[in-house]
Amino acid sequence: MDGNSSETKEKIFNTAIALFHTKGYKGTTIRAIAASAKVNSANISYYFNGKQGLLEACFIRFFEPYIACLEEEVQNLSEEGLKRAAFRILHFQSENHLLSRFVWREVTVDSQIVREILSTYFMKERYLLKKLAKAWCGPGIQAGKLNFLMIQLKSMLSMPYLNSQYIREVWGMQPEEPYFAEKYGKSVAEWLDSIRQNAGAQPEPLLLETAF
Amino acid sequence: MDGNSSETKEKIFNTAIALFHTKGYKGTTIRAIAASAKVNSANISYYFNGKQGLLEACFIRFFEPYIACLEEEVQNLSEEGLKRAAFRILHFQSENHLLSRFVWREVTVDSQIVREILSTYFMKERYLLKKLAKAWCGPGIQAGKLNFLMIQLKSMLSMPYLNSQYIREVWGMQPEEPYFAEKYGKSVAEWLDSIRQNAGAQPEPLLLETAF
Amino acid sequence: MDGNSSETKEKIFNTAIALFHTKGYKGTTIRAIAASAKVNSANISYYFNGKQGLLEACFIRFFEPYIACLEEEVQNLSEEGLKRAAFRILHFQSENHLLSRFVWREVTVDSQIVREILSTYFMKERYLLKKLAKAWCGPGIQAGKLNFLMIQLKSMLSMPYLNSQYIREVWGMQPEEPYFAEKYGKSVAEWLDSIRQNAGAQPEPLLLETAF
Amino acid sequence: MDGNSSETKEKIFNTAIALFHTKGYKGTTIRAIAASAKVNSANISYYFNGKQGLLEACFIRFFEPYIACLEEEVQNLSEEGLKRAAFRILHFQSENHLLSRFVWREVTVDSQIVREILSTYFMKERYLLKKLAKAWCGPGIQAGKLNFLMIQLKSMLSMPYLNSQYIREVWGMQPEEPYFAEKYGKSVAEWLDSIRQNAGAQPEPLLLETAF
DNA sequence: GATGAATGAGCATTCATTCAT
DNA sequence: AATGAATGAATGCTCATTCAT
Repeated sequence: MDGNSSETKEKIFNTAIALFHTKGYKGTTIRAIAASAKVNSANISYYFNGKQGLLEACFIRFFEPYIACLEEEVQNLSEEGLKRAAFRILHFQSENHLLSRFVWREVTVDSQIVREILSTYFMKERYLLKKLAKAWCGPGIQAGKLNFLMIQLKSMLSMPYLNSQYIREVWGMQPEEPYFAEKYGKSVAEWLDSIRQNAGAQPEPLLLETAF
Repeated sequence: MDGNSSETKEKIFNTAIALFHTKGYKGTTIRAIAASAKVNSANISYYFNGKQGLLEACFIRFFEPYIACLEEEVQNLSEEGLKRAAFRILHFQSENHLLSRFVWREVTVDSQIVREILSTYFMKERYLLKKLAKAWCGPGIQAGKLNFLMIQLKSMLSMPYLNSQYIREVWGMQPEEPYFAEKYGKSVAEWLDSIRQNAGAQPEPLLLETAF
Repeated sequence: MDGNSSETKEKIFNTAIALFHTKGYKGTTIRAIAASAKVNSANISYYFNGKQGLLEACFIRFFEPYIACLEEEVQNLSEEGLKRAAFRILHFQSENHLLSRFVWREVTVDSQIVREILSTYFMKERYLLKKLAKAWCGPGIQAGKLNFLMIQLKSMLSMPYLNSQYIREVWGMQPEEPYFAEKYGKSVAEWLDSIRQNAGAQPEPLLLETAF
Repeated sequence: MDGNSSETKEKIFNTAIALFHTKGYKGTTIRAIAASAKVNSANISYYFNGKQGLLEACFIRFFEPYIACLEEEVQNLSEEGLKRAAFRILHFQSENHLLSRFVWREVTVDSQIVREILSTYFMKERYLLKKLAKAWCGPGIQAGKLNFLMIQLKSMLSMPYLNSQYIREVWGMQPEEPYFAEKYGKSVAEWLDSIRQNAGAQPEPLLLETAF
């Protein structure tokens, strides 16, 4: 369409996400992507600078909007920013559920490239999330409590894609359905509310005690 | 030890689990395992009938005791059998956390071999779990409620290894620490108790609503 | 300049010579030339009909003037023609030292194209050189002696570019410096003189005797 | 034969030298070597750690004995050491004329690997040659004169392989014939003698004076 | 039981070239 | 005249596996 992307490039990219999701990065060959996208395999190197470049593009495609969800809420900082950011991330992931699932799974594999790309994004994420969390809980929040909130929230946001089968079977819905983000988001929002209420109380380290 | 296992075989197997866990199955080469275990790479084919055989051995090493935990409780069936099986599985996984994490992750990747091996175990698991769950809830339990219980329980048991970073950061403990199984098991047990109490009530489809 | 050459063509050609000289023909890619010349790589096929065509163009650019040096002296044949031709060739090579060095080196590599292109030029060269040599030595010269002279002369003319490091270190001058051709040419001329003097004597196997 | 070399390895190596000599390093493919040596192409990576490793092996096979010729004469240092070293180098090159020709030609191409490997050998060569040259000329020799002698000698030793066609046509003999080294060596020796005679005189820029 | 040599299939990638614009 | 997209052949290489010893 525009100058920087072509139909071929888009076809490659979408096919790659689907195959990476199904077979994993290492289990997917350049040729399989090319065949499935019905393009010449040399185009992958042409457009993405190799298979690794394609992986990087996937990570960028995921983390750039992901970070943007946080960034925009930080720029117009308000008390409700954290809640809104969570909703936006859930919607974004739901709309890109294959990519989300692939990225969150691949992150658990130890490899040079994954570590390199992610470190930057994780630093940004931590910084932005902290700002939003502070605005949500008020300035008097304890440091430990804040950390706990951030980690929990982060876990809740990625969980539907790491344990998608879980969501599928237990909730009886798919993470890619449009109203999933709404429904799941509501649960997250309620949890956030409950956090703020007893913001002064003793932090509970046992998440799952009341969890299930 | 006995006739069919040797020191070399054991070295290969343990090294393989560690590397599979870190680099993934596809990301680990036969030669890397051989080098790390300081054995000749031909031994892997000799002892395990190829790389795929090594993967199968991993699955067997995991699912055989896993199923046994359920089977033994089914054989001496009692009301508390489900609870005890859950505890045993958690302990087993904690003692084999690298293997557990690797297996639960690799299960999400679509491949011929994984599907073939797993189908048998999953059928067995479903059958045994159902027996135990029925004994726990009583014979009057609704079919839908039973399914829901089973799926939730299964999720809770694998979760620490799929989201190990989550457990690590939120609970402040490692899934491989010996008392992790105890502590986490207690949470699971409490949840099981709560299930039985309102066994007649309307089943809640929204797990996470009260979850967090 | 004229209809069949453009600025782009010239840029490509000069860049190609420089890269061929440094990296060799096989070691230089079409894209490297295009990038270095800041033109689109398709232009190379457009103007030179492919990489091989570019190589042919290099050979032509070298051998056409090279042969012309001999041809013109043959057309106005005189006793001193050989000497003058040698001088002209040395000057031409000095002015195109990158091209000369590249061509003389590439000639030692066995490949279809090189053989095809060169055979024609080498036949012409042999014919013209013989005429000039005969005029220089007189008609009574022995056939063997004549051959010997021709081969020696040819070697002397290409040597500064095959062993350019030699010339650089031993003579303390670069073959591309403008007065190199003068100086080196004088040595060659002296050697030619000595040849003629004892044209009847036993051929001397010591080629470079007075050359330096 | 011995532990470190196998028949296959030797076949690959000899074939590689022949093909590198004919087609050049870049112009020779791994597959061409394998086919010509009638071995599987994977063996090349197995034995030589890739094509570049094969090139390195060629350089090592050439420069190791080459340096040894100098080293041994330096260890039992005598006045005649330089002369004897020159003879040994000429014999070694004559016996390995394909390798010699290939190495001396490839040295003129600019590439990372060539530069890396050679720098070490060239440093050694310079150091050893200097010792031998000093012993030949006596301690009173001027520094400039010494340098000049070294460079000239080095040039004379490699020349038959850089301009092999020259030797072939002018001398009427092949550099690989067994008596070539003898004959050419005698010329070099005579030149060395003449150098010593007028060791105090003005250095002559005319290298090959008595060489042929 | 254990090893090193050897293999063939398959991998990502590079490259010169073509073609529509 | 000039370009960017696209291609297919070929390249160096990796890998799991086999086999004789």
